[in-house]
Amino acid sequence: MGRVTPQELSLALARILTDIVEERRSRTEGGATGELVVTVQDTQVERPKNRDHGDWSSNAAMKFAKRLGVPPRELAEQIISRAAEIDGVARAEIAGPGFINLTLDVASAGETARRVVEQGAAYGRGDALAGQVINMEFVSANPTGPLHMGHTRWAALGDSTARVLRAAGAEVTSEYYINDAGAQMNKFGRSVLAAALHEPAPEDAYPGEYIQQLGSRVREQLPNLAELADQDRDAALDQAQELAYQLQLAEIKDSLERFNVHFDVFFSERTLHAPGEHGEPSPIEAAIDRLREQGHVFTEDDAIWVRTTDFGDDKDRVFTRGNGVYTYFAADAAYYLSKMDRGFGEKIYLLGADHHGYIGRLTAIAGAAGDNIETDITVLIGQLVNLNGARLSKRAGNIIELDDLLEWLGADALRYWLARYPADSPLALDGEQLRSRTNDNPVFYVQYAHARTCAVDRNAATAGIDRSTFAPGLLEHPTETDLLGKLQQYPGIVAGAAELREPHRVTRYLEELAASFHRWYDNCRVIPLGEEPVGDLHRTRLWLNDAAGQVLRNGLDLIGVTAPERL
RNA sequence: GCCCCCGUAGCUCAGUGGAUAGAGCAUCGGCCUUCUAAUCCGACGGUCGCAGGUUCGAAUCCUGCCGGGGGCACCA
Repeated sequence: MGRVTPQELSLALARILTDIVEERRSRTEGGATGELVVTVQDTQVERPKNRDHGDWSSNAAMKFAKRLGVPPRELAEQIISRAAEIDGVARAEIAGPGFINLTLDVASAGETARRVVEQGAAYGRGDALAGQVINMEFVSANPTGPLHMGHTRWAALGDSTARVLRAAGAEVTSEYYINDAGAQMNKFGRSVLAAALHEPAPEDAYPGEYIQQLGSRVREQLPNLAELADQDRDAALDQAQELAYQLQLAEIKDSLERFNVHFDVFFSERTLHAPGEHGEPSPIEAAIDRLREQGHVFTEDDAIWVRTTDFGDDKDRVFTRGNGVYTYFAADAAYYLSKMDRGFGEKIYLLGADHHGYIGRLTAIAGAAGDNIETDITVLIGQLVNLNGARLSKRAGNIIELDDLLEWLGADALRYWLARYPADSPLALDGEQLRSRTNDNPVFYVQYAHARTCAVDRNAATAGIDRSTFAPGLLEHPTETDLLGKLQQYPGIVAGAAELREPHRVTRYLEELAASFHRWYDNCRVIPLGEEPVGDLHRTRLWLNDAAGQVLRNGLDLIGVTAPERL
């Protein structure tokens, strides 16, 4: 019996097409087909929208017709005569301008249910990105205040993307860059110190009540602060600033934890400025030296420059200001080199649209450092989020805090909604919709489908239905064929989402899967009615129910959303 | 002025060059003594911003224009 997945169908079609190409080549002695190579990519099958077009469909004949010099329908004819022989394929037909439509035999399709159950949490995981060592940097918000709405989209998207990449076999380190050096930190320190000492806020102080709260905590934990400030203002500032920073960073980590967002590494900018233990140059100095050796650094107007224009940037950038202080960009460059030195191939940056001016210079640093700017660096730019109907936070100075959003909407609804759209698509949060427990709210729709699979499982146990038999040939109801097809698609969805760095594909898929499940549930009973005896069909359907629940769970996990057993 | 993103149903948005462009919401209408009706079924709804081009085939790729958003620091 065939266990036919879309991947296996693509492979089989690729073999058939290769044979046809070979045969033509030997007949025409090379010629036009000389360079022609068929890959699995060329023979991808897709799930047709229209059921009359079979279970799986390929446009390979149309793609290759011109290159082979054969009319598309004629080539399709040659392909289907052999495709009908693929184990598990019941019918192969030509349609329209040259589509190849394949219909699986019922039992082969039904085998999917058992395969999913057997593979469990591993179903859908693959090796499309095996061997890739990826650094994924996102959020990286200044530790001078709470996370707010501007950070939430990148937190959700970045974490989900990392999970999807891992599911496709990549080795991913997710990383948060802490801007804990520089003027913003000093401003933050002065703001908190003033609050702690009950002094009026400095003119350029950070707004928001959280500064006052930090000030109170600093005052409690540093009882001698006022005394110290009288004797040595700078020392007091240092202590207050450092403590406030640690408190704030801990708060940020807590918020991320509640949002189910995990970072492998929190990377401190300070470590880039610090010289070595025995007076070695700091990583920034070392980085500038390395780039100078590569011939990309020059001095002009008392400043050190890097010639990013050699790598497509629209202007050269400075590493030091006139006063000798390193720019933020110098640290960025050193940070990039650190990522290289730590063995990462592709470095992914997830930035807001307000940072799109950074693409040119980041890419240029990659090039200057000797990386391949096509493959070793990816800068994903996301559009900002609008919010309807939220209250602004007084605590954080009229911005909306992540913690408030979590309390208001819950982590699941927020994560799901933010992961549901491509990064470059504008997105609005609608509080009313996200709080609703109906079809308007896609996360509930999907979670409900999962809870239903659990309810069926519980009821089946009560009714004495076990998994002692599995008869896939019985899964022939149209809603069963449809649901099985959805389950077969899942590994391809994960691989595609990973390759394109688009986790929203998973959420869209989950909604389709949930819809297929709900329709099946409505049409096909697992638990017999009345006095009807339990049969193989009921037991086999229980496997299918399990399989649907498993894939819903696997998919929700990639988005970082829980899969409750009851709602 | 230059650069990036967006423009698809009344609304919010999917759509990796393929078949009659989809989903949810909204509106209207159906199905509950049966595994959870938080589900399901049906109807209504389109100049895919506009105009050219490439292609057997374009919402998708290219060019120009229109409209909306963002960015163009020896700031962090």
